[in-house]
Amino acid sequence: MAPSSKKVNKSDKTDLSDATSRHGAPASLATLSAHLGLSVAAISRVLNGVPAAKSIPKTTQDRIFAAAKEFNYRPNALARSLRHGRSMMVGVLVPEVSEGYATLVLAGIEQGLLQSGYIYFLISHHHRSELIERAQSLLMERSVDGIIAIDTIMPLHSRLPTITVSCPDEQEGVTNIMLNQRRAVELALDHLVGLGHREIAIIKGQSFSSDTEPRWQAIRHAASRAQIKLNPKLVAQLEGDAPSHEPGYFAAQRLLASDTPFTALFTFNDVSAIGAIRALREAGLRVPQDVSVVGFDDVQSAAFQNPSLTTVRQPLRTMGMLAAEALVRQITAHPDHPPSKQLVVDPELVVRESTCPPPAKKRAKS
Amino acid sequence: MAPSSKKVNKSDKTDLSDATSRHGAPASLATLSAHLGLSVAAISRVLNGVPAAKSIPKTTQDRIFAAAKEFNYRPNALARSLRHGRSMMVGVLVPEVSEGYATLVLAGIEQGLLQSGYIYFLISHHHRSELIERAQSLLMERSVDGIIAIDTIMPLHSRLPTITVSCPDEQEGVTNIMLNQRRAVELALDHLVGLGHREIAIIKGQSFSSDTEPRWQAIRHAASRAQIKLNPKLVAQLEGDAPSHEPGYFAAQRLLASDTPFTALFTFNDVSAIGAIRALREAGLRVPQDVSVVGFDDVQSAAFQNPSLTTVRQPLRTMGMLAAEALVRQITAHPDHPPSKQLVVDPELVVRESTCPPPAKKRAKS
DNA sequence: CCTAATTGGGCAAACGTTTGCTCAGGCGCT
DNA sequence: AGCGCCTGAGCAAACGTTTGCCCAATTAGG
Repeated sequence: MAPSSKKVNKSDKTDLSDATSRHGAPASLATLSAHLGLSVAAISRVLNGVPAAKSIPKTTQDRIFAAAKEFNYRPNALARSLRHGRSMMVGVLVPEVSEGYATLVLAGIEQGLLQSGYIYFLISHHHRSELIERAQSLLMERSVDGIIAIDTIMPLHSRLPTITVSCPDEQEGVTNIMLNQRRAVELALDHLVGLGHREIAIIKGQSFSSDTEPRWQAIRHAASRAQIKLNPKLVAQLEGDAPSHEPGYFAAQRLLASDTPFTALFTFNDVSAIGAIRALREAGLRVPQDVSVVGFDDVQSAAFQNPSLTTVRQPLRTMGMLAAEALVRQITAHPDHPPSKQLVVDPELVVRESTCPPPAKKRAKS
Repeated sequence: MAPSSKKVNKSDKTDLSDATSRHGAPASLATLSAHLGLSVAAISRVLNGVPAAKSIPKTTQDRIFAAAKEFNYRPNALARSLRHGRSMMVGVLVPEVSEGYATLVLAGIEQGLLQSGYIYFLISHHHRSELIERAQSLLMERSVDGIIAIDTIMPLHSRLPTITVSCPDEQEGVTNIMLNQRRAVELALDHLVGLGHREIAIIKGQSFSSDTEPRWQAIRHAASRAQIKLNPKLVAQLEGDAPSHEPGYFAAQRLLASDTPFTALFTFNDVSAIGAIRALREAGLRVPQDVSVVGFDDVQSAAFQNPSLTTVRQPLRTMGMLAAEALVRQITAHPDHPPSKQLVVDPELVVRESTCPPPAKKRAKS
């Protein structure tokens, strides 16, 4: 088609369609069988290199490999899965696909899964339990070998190998990847207290988020340990399932409306911290001079905020990788072998610009 | 384990394992066949409600439905796909899973696909062509019905239905969802010029990003139309494939190092704009008083930056939905029916705090 | 020379569905 | 009475692999 004089630098893409058999359909073992005059069984054995193929002479094997290459033979994973009872597919459940938290975990999961030869379906459910249930059914029908659920409370209890990330909901045979919340909260509060803060406001997570309760327990524990008492008027909760900065913005506005002074704010996550900072600034408060803010997660943009965000880092990517590895282990393990219930990872405090000692007048007042 | 006096509100989860047949394996048509004394064929027909099932009396149908419910029968999608030649699965290729741009498109894709009964594999490739190629093979082996590629240059030319988002690479039979780049750039530049800016710096996209070239062409066109000349010293390019704010940060530093004054900066995307703003601030420049910054995309955090970001909004979610719909259409269409080559969507300028008229002294100087 | 092992593969079942074809009995119509 | 049609299904092939079992021919060993 193209004039042969022209150098073919533009369209040097491999054309898969030519490499397959001429009638469009991809080559199957039967195609090769017809071409080689061998049975599909022999071809399958050779291509898979099973021990039984040892009795087949080298020359025949070479012919088979050559034909496979010529016809661009790709084993049909559907058929293979059906026969083999293992699909090498897993399902990943996330609340939202567009949120900072889940996507970082996802990156780790992907890395861990792909290197073990697995491929994954992604489904988001917006924390709606009927969608979670539908997703679980969908995945089971698709014969996935396992499920990883991030920040998801699962209504169905399937016997599929399952790993959860940040879901302290104890379930039979489910391994949960968790952050050490106690330690995480201590890092944040000790930092603020060490700077001299006493009037600390808290923004709790949404009720549907599985980290919310344990985090809150940890906060109460750490506060009493540090001899800080939490003023109920200085505790707000994120509301609404929008995966955006708005819930934090509105929560901070509610805190301000309570007319109770505070010099520091500890938020449920970085995204809400960013929203909260905007609300503070709109109220004429400077961060950190008037109010210090500590976030949670250390999402990518945290370091690039203005001011950059002091935050408790979760090793999200690592957690994803751990989840993937644990799942693969659970899939390939003996069914009776009991999986570990928890894998706990440690947080890290990242001090940036959004925290400093409280203003002098406030401290004098208290 | 739990005292029975306690109300069982905690663990009222449906237990799928009990509902399946007692020997663990999920129920198949054969299971129902054995239980009902009917052939698998009859059961399949009734459950699928095919026309041929009309001849089967209501009472038998009811027995079948009852048994299906009792055994919690779920058709095996693998087997169905194998037989039917359509898997109801598609593959989605993205550069990174943790980036603002792709995830928003992904949200739209998911919505569009799920409502048509499709489920998708997600694979990221970090713009590395050997990974893209591997992903394409992987997906073809898995018998996906089609592929959606976001900001991805595909080395293989498969005959699978394919939709690209922001890949102006014209390929046979591939539909591309595109932003009207000319219009987008005009919106940004006209805004800056209207404010009085003349010395405008540009941060181009990475060379591997498929939007980079068309955007640059559009910028040159719009600049000449607006009688602005672009100083080559005020053009930097994003470098490095890190999906973070850093490339923008470093690009802005290079612009500053060129020692050529500018009063406005138009960046390739919001993420790099945020990085660039940090570099400007570190250099002692105020945004927008000293330098106005216009981003691109309008990712979720753009409105919550400090200052909030003036940016060109791409309707990313819509583009994802369009991609999904176009793919489904192409999958179900007659093979000879030629798909449309392009679907163009329109940008929108969102003016926020990061732009204002240039400083007086600068204007006096020019 | 007889037996046994090795070589070189083939047959067919199985995974779980879907679907074209067949078929027996009953009923209505002419 | 004969014909055709409707009812109510069943049989079996097909999708593409994998794998347990079988078998014929050759070779090795005794």
